[in-house]
Amino acid sequence: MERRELDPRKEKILQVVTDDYIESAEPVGSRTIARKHNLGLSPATIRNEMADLEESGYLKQPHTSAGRIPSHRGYRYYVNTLMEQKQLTDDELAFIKSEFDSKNKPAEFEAILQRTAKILALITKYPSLILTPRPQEAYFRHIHLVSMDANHVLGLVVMDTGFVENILIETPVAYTQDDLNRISAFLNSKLHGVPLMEFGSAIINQLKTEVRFGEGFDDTLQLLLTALGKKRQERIYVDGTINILEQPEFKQVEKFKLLLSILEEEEKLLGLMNQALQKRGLNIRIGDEINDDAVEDCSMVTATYEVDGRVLGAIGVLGPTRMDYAHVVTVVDFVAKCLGGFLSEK
Amino acid sequence: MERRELDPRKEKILQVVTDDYIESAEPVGSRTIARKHNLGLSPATIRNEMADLEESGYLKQPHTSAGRIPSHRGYRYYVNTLMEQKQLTDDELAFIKSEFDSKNKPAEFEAILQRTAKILALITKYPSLILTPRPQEAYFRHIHLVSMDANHVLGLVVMDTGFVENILIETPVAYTQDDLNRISAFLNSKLHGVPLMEFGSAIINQLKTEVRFGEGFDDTLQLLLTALGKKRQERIYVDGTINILEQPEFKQVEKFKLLLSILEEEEKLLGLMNQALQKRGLNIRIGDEINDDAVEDCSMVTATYEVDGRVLGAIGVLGPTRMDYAHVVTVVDFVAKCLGGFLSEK
DNA sequence: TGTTAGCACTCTCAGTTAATGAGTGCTAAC
DNA sequence: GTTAGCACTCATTAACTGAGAGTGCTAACA
Repeated sequence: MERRELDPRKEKILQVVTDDYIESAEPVGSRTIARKHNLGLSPATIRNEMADLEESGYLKQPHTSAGRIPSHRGYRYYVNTLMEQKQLTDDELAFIKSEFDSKNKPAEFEAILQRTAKILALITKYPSLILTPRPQEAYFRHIHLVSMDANHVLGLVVMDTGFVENILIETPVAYTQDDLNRISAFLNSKLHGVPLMEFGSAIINQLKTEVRFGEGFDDTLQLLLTALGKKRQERIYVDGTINILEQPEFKQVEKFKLLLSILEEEEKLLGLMNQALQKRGLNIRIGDEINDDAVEDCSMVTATYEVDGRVLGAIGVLGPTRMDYAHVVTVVDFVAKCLGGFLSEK
Repeated sequence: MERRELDPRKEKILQVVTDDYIESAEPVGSRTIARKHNLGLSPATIRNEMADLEESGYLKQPHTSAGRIPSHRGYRYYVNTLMEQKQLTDDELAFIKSEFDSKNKPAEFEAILQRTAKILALITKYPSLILTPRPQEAYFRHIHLVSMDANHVLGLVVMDTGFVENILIETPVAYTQDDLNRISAFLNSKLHGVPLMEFGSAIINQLKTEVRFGEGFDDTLQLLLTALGKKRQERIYVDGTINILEQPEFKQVEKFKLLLSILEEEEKLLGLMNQALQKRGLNIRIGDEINDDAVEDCSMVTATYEVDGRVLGAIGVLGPTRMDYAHVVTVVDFVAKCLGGFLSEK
């Protein structure tokens, strides 16, 4: 979108400043640029250009007599236009591939996601977040009711995504396992392929009219389906929190504390990651573009993961705005694809 | 055990030093003691006593010309003999009770434990740890096998603790749901009340000889039971990690990083909490008494939680050795009892 | 007109110094 | 056995310093 806003020389300087700052975490000055990169320009010229870039909002100065650092706008331009594609190293590639090798396949969804979080954190060196599939968007495939004791029934619901959900309910009346088998069979025939999102009173009322399994059945049905419909089993896996301590911007305890408190609050993280679902594929949010006041001077790189073309959840990393976007983008993108592929095999 | 090792005056001074240091995190000097507490002694006398206490290893000095702080031995003596029982405040009591009120009973085990972690962290202001019941020590109650597709079977295992375990296995042959029902019935009749710990080749071989459900059954059985037996579903819930930032001893980033890295590593935490199971009830470990080199200058206060007199798991907090033992002990003890009581109701 | 050299100025950072204050150990007197 | 007094130690803090990096501006240059 913001293409060719700047002339090539300004672009080059913005790029160099951003690259350098991402690497060093120090404001970069005109002299450094002139020395390190062979632009054929004197520091004075670079200074002039940088002054222009600052005026138009791409760079800023932490204080007079310090070098320049990119503003959010600068990062945005960098990410959109200037950033050079980075390849994964052979080691990284090999590592990721081996972790997603289908032969060591722990069939459990949770374990896979947790491991994905670890991989992502390990390679990017930033805290990583994995959003589980939203149960509301899954389709009902199968239910199995098991009698636990006089008035407890365990419902085992299998979604088309392979996710399995346990629901324990206290029934108003006692059921035999035979009763439950009949009820299960009934529900299976009626609900197959219904999105969990639609589990509400409408569907319950409809079912009620169709058949009755004796006294108290209505209530049981209600309990079961509302429990299932409401079940917020959407979760976030976090790993590599500790990585942010490596980032100089979090050396001040206060900054760090703020971020840690966010990373500990699942509610908040769900909000952050759900934003990632709004757009399919890769998503970069810089600074305020993350819609959350609590997260200051941070960026998120996320990507959705899909099975059979259907978006299930998202993975991503959270880091300072001074993030190694080129690297992170490549990694997040690739890992998301690997995860999707891995899940598809099931 | 270490009763009456010290004469009353020394005891009093050790107590005052410990109390003060726990409160202030500053080494406490003779003058402060003379001023704050009315011992009827001059600073000089107190100094002499403190010198004695240091010589016998109950106190130590961070450096010459600083006040004294308790050594591990000092803390131990304090905890065993000197510490005054602290009551929960009305607020705390009300809060805990309301959280464990059986009327808002989320039937799910995980949710309960996670909330317990939150409660504990909130009240103690230290990171809290909850160890889930060890599946190996549970008794098998019930299994339910569900056919997912041609060669995937979902096993639903219910333990006597109420814990439910999902196992997804890939079977070598295809089973109909009828097959699976027969197998389930067989297993249920044979395995009821068997501790999970005993699920090994012995039991499998025995079962194999008793009945055959066609080709490939042996392998299926093997897969199923080893998966169940091995399943390390023992987990740790952590909450309130951020609280350690309030402790001055973790102001140095390095110290903090070390502890955070431990709190992020579930493997390590399992080790720490499993130690707590070795002794029923309350357990205080100070410094090296925690059998782990990685945890430096920390203490743990843990308590097991029980249902029907059977130890299931443990809860606890991890903090600096300068921990408010009196308070923490009361809270941990009470919360563990509440948790046990709450679980018993199920 | 764009580029560059030069210069005065600003600001941070690391190191030094000195003052402060809390606390100790020791000795001698009570 | 207790205490007052005193010299000494050590950590912490504030103030000051110089070095270094960087800037903006001006004037000269191609």
